[in-house]
Amino acid sequence: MTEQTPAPLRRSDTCGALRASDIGRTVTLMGWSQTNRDHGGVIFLDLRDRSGVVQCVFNPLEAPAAHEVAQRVRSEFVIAVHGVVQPRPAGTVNPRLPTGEVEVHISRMEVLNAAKTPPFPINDDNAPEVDENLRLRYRYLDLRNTRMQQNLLLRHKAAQAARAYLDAQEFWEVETPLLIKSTPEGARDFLVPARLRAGEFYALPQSPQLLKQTLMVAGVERYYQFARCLRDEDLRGDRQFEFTQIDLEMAFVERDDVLTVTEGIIQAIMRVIGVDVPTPFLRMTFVEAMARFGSDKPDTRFGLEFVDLAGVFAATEFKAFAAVLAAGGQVKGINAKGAAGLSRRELDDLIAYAQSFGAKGMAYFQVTPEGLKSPVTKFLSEEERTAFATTLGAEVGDLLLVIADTPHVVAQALGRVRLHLGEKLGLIPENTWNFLWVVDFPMFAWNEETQQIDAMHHPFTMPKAEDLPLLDTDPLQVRGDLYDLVLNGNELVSGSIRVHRRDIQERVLEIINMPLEQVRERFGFLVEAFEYGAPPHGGMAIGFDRLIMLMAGEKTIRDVIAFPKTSSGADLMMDAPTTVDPLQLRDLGLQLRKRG
RNA sequence: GGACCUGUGGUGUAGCCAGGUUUAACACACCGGACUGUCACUCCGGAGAUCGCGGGUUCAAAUCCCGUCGGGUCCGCCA
Repeated sequence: MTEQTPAPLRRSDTCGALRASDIGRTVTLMGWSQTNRDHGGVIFLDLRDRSGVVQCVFNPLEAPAAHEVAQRVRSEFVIAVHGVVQPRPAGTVNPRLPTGEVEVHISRMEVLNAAKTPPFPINDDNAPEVDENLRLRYRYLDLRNTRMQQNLLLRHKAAQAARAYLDAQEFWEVETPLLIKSTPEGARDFLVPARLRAGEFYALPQSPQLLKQTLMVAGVERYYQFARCLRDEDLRGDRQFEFTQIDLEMAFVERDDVLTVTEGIIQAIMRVIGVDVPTPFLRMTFVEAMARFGSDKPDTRFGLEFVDLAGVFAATEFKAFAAVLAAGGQVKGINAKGAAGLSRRELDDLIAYAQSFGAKGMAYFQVTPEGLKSPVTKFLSEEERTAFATTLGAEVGDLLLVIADTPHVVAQALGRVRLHLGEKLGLIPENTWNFLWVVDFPMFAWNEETQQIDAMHHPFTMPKAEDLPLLDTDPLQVRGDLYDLVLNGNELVSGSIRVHRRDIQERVLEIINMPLEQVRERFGFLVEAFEYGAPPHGGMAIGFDRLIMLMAGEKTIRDVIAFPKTSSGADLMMDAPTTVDPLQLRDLGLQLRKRG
């Protein structure tokens, strides 16, 4: 051959960046062929890379060789093109495309790699939604989709923003091990057999909690980490086995120092999507959140707040209410403004919904021009009806819902009914970012199952100073120096100030009935570390996947994780988990047995 | 562990509840042909599914029943 091989093409530009200002430039682009419109003569090919799409034009008269190649190009072929950016002829500008004012007239083209026909359309806005199994099986194709690429980009930008902020605040990013020690409390651990010590196991961290506290003793003072956390619990739309937290701990601080830093991080991250959230965030105590919304993570984007009706029905003859109040329970209601028109069927569904959360029943009252309409009105006196309607601010057209039960059931059932109605009645505004600190959680909770007191957060939480005397008299009343950050009803952040005083720590462990030996066995290293000069410290962790999910407007964290698992814990692309070679098991000193 | 929903060509659906005129329909994608300005290109033609799997009922099953597997949502669980 005497013919000279032309110099290989080298990428000069990205597709999505080309604008009218580039007209006249000769460019070389590389990417994936998205659509190929062959008009017999001229061929239009939409070329896509991660920056966007640009229209390439192949004219058989201008460049017959390139046109010849373009005829054979199919969806998702990887190609390189070389040509001149030109203005589109009048009337053919595409305003829906950022690059729609220009097109590239191709003089030379190469197929870098052919592709099989994809099992689903990659970037067709008009195509119906693709089955998620299929997307997960071919995740590398799914991730080519603009939406998914935007999610990955957003996640990257958010991580960068957080890191920049934390660096400016003089935090050190420190990595902690993935193979650590198993601790039975909390979530179920993922276990890893220790080959060098048959019969023993490592655990994958549920969070770096103990290690970051140790780093405080080590004098790191300000630590953070994008920490992978692993919990072997059932998955949900917002829960994967493995997830990412922005984990942080600070020495020589009080609660408000941690809250302020957290607000700064969140603010920096939210700016990535152009949202400037005002700080400081609103704060609400746990007690108030439970009283007003029946939840420790209230969605404050809409009303339907709880109203306590104990006073109204203090002397009622209505047995269902009277009995509950006599037993120390609560009667609480919400006013669903303008919802009196719900059908009988809808009301029944609502009651069934409340019952699925433990309520024995739910009374409803439609406010009509003739007064309250309800199956139970007849059990209430005239005065009670008036006081009830007034207390709830009832107006004609409203629907009043009342649950009488234990405080726990009222909160749970009425709280869920509130959320359900908020959605059903369209009360939830879009593009609203209600960040809310919920503070002063109880330190302990009564565990019905074990009939003893448990730590609500973890046993290294500091009780609030003013509640210290209660440790000896009424531990269940003790509030911890605990805080959660809630965004639109989602728990995003959880943290606490930790105990650094030995006397308090011992008392706390005593209350949750954890004998010293057990403490030594499980967290001995931390307890020991604390004996060598632990600074006062506290911290928190941000649920990064959830935050990105909410920022991206996605319904599941699977859509902001590159390679997520299905809700039954399977990786459909890799086909994990699988059985392993018996030799691997033998190395680990493990033997499988039938599940009994 | 429990409840509910779901599975039909490569993809998304219809058909299922009232079993048989269905040779399982439609759209997109795919393959071939035509077409020089489209961008959901258009037009013509073609190929492609024994209906998740197994069993049962019936003269006859995508359709009814039982079991099973995969997927989703929720409850339990997630300090």
